Amino acid sequence: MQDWFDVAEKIETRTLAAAGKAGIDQAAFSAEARPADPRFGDVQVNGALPYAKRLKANPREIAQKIVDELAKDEAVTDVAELSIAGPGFINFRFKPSFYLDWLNDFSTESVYREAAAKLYAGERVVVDYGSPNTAKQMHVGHIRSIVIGEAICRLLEFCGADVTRDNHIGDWGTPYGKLFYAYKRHLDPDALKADPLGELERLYKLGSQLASDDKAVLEESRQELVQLQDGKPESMKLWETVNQLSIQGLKEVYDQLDVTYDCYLGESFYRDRVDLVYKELEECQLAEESNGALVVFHPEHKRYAEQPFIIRKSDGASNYATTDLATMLYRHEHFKATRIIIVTDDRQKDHFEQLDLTTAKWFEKTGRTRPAFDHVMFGKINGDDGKPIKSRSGDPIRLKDLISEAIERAHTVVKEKNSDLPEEELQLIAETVGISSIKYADLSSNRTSDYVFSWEKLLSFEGNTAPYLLYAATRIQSIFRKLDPSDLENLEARASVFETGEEIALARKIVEFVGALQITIDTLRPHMLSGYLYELAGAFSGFYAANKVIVEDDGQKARRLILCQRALLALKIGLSLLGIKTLERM
RNA sequence: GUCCUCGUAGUUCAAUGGAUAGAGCACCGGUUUCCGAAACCGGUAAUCCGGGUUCGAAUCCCGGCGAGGGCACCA
Repeated sequence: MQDWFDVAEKIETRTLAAAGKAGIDQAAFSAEARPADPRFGDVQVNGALPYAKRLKANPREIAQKIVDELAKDEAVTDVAELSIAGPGFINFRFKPSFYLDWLNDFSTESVYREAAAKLYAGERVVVDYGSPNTAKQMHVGHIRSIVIGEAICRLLEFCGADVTRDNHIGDWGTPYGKLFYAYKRHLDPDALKADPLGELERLYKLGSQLASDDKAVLEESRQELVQLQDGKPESMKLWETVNQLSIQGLKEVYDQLDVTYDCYLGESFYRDRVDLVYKELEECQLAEESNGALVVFHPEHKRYAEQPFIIRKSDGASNYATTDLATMLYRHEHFKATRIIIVTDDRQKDHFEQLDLTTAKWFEKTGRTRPAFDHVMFGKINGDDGKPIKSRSGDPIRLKDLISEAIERAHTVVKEKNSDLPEEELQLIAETVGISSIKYADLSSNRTSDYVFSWEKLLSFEGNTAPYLLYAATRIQSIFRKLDPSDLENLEARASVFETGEEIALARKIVEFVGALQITIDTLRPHMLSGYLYELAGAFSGFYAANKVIVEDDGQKARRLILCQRALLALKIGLSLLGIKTLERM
């Protein structure tokens, strides 16, 4: 049974074998299995159609030959009914006993984990996400990278990859001159202690203001920057302080979002590694002088033949292309990454395409193995007016304010629905519901699209929302609270086979977890998993409304309890992969 | 100008080239002596336009129209 974890893969192997026995050229036949329309079956294979087309044969006859062979394969006939429909679709409909066997085998998180861990075993992935600037508060624009990046890390880890979470913070560069100028003259130590990022941000804004009002201040700020870039001990010490306070402030928000990084290797970390980039790219003859800058063109590319990748500015300074190249090298050499994933907004698409092209040529010419590279990009979060959301004052909404508001709103909603909860528990529930709702709103939208942010929608208990999923989980747990311990003994032995449409629909949906996981990780699109979880919760709710669980008939009760347990298991695993905690009650 | 990401019910979102395009909200109707009705069941309603490829197109290609974004030293 273990090899049925991924039912699509299993069916593909068996179908391909059957096709071979039926005299079909296996190389020309696609046995790709996909979820079928429930009216026709559970899994379908369409390969007979294109195959027949190429041979100018009748697709139904081809399908029939394959089905005739499959019908001799007990591994298949023991678990599924076969049929041919329409122009030549081969449909597999699993027997209710198959679902029961599957659910009995895949009954705990560790069994799921063990089965899934084969998918990416041996992969070493560095995921670069979050990446805010230091000395500034994070705002709503940072949330997608954090939330999507974290989900991708969890998914990859679950599938067996060795993941390094790297926060590539913007901790170096021109803003520091103005910040240091203001820091030395206008620091409020109490405010710094209470809210480091808030105070640093205030100082930076103040410094900018003063510098634009007064040329003397501007000049002093420049001197501050020069001293920092020259590595003057006093400047470096102040920089260290600012950096450390910044990371401390960032971590407060990451803690709330349940995100922990392995390292914070920001731009400053690479500042001594850029000279090697210039040197190697020039030696490889990839980089050339243009208008005083050092740039890379890609003559074979329709756009980057003309649009330069600037790796050294005409004033001799590095920019983010340089540090990103140095970062690619470091991740290859130090982390031995087989894959690098960078999660940023879609405006940086060109930059990362150029980075990837340049790295490919650079590594090839220097005999290095290039890690696979993915730029996981995402769209904007808009307000009701279709424009990027802003606070009433027109400034970006601070991330910590967004989180606080989510918790407050969740508190109100949960209290309204369940007034019996003690205040202390209510507060904890509100935190989980509020934060989950924000995260889930993001993860349930296709990342490449913009989406409209709506408090009403994301905190609703209806539709594809965190509260709906969390509610489904709490209802299941509520059933278990009502049972005697003896009700849960030897469930597998007591259970009778599924009968009702709702039972089978729910069982089928649970088994689909694997396919949902697969497509989510293949495409790095968490909304695929979220869509699945919504369907799973819906299948449970439909089952729950129509089939009483705690009934007299012991076989019926046992099989329904199995469904409840495994539905909860799949929900919990799926939500945790998205970075969302479940609740006992709400 | 050029390139990119998009364009799906009134609205907010789905749909790995597969069968009758699927949900939430809104609107209309139904379900509770019974495990949490924060729920469930049913109904009305959509692929921007025009070509093409394909056995099969919301999806791929070409041309329009519309929105947002990138395109020489910000990241």
